[in-house]
Amino acid sequence: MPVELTPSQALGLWHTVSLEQVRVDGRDLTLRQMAILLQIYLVPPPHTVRGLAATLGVTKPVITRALDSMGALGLVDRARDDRDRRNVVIKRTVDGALYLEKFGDLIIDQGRKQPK
Amino acid sequence: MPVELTPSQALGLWHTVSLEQVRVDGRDLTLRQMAILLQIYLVPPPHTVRGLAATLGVTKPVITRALDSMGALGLVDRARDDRDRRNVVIKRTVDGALYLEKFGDLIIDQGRKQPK
DNA sequence: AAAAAAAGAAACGCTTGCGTAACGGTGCGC
DNA sequence: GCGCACCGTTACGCAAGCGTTTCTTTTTTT
Repeated sequence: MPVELTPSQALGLWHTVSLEQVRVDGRDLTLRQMAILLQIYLVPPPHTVRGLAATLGVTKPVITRALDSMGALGLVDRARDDRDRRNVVIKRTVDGALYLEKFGDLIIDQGRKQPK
Repeated sequence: MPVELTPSQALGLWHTVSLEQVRVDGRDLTLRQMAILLQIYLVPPPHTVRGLAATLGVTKPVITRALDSMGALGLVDRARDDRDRRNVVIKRTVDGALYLEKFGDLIIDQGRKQPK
């Protein structure tokens, strides 16, 4: 069952969620970082730097840096792949899952507030 | 009629929209800039720097700079208020309206693709 | 008319992200 | 074993955003 939105609802939802996120969350992830984070948590592992770069359509250093930043925030973790030690597998964290859970609740709440 | 979303749909929607936006749009507005832009276009005017700063919970220079950046992109415009020449009224532009219209379509499209 | 207040912009130093290019560690074909 | 391709990271110079403070202009207050 898809999500059916009117233009007004679509932009209104984005508006109120963004607004609330700006007001409440000091972390202020960039759109790219948010896309990476969601990719890691919503798509089945394993995730690699190269894979994320391809999916996002960006260069590898962009991924490395985003992982640095989000790692410092405790939202993701990294570990060498033992089967191929060139690879790095990106791992989820409890804090990251909590962060996204809270964010999902925010979206749901703001969705309920959208008028027809 | 509100928008009812499951947790999976909420995050999934944000995921696919962010992903597509990263892939397609080179402009890469920050979350704050996006919140400001949506505020300007979705809430009845007039909009002032001070008002936006209060709404977003940020300082005035943040708004000024965001307006500089988005003004350079043609997404918003500024004009002195003739009734109180200390104020600057933020004005919408055709390009800005088009930009948000496209963005709204993206949200709607991705919403349709969300599984139950 | 003089002083205080208000709005927005500009200046300052700092932090963070970017793209490109170069770099070490690892795996694989010969 | 040796060279070569691959993966992720680091280095470099640069652009953009931030918070704080200061400034200019305009309005309001007394």
